[in-house]
Amino acid sequence: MPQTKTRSRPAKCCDVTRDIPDPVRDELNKRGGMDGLLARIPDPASLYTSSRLAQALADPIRLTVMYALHSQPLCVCVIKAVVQIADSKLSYHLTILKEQEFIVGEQQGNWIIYSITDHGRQALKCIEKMGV
Amino acid sequence: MPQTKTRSRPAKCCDVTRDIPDPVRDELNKRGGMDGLLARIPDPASLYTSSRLAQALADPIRLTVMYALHSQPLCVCVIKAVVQIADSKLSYHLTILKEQEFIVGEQQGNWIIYSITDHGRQALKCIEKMGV
DNA sequence: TAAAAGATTCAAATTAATATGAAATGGTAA
DNA sequence: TTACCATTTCATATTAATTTGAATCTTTTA
Repeated sequence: MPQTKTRSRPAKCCDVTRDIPDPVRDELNKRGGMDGLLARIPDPASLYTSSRLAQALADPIRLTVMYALHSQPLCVCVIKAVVQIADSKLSYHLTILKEQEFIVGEQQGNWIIYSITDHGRQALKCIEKMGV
Repeated sequence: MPQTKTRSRPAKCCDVTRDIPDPVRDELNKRGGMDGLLARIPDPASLYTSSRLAQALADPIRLTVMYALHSQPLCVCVIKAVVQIADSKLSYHLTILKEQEFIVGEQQGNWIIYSITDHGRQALKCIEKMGV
């Protein structure tokens, strides 16, 4: 739809079909317009899922735990000696890592021994690649 | 240091040199004990840095923006049409992505055109790998 | 140079994440 | 079965992240 030259006042930007910088509009049109753009964005559900994965990694204590378990499986008591925080606090963080299946815990007699999962290792690799 | 057989009462677990499950302690000793374990964990500063990278990705709106810019550079007005939120809210999220250098913005006349960085592309690749 | 559009900044309000300590659970062994 | 240890759960307090709306800033154009 061609743009009229005479318009009483400029259309608001969010209108999107006009009043956006030429290079942006041109490229957008080449690639299927807004519809094409939207189609290339994952659906809200998987974006949410991804955001939760990232959130679980977004804490230094949890990353410490991940690295410790990357070294070897450990009981909570040793993890606690590493991170030096209260039991309940550690348990909270372990739960978050468990929820995203970065780690798993297995009861062994009096202890629970946590291990990193393949998924967890991959997450750590990601973090490393992104790191400085 | 060998463990005495006769002790009045069990030592607390966090003592770490004893009262931890045998397989854990054995593996720990093989790999340099607590010192070895701690040495394999990145320093607090880089863990903090990593946690901030993850935090920046830990939001569906920000991931949406990342994917949109992965498709092509866009002015704020088009990004806004994609995510459908208030200007100031979008600006807040753009700032967070900028801070982690996942995106950059360049003023072009009346508009600011944002692009994803190589670092940003890598972050998205990571997220995808971790996804279901 | 004044108005208008695009975008950001700021302070305050809201919501979500984390921390804390007491109580509960599950396993083990006396 | 009783006591004990390792760990988790729960309710609550605290802190951090996000949202909101008004004000500001920048660039362009009339």
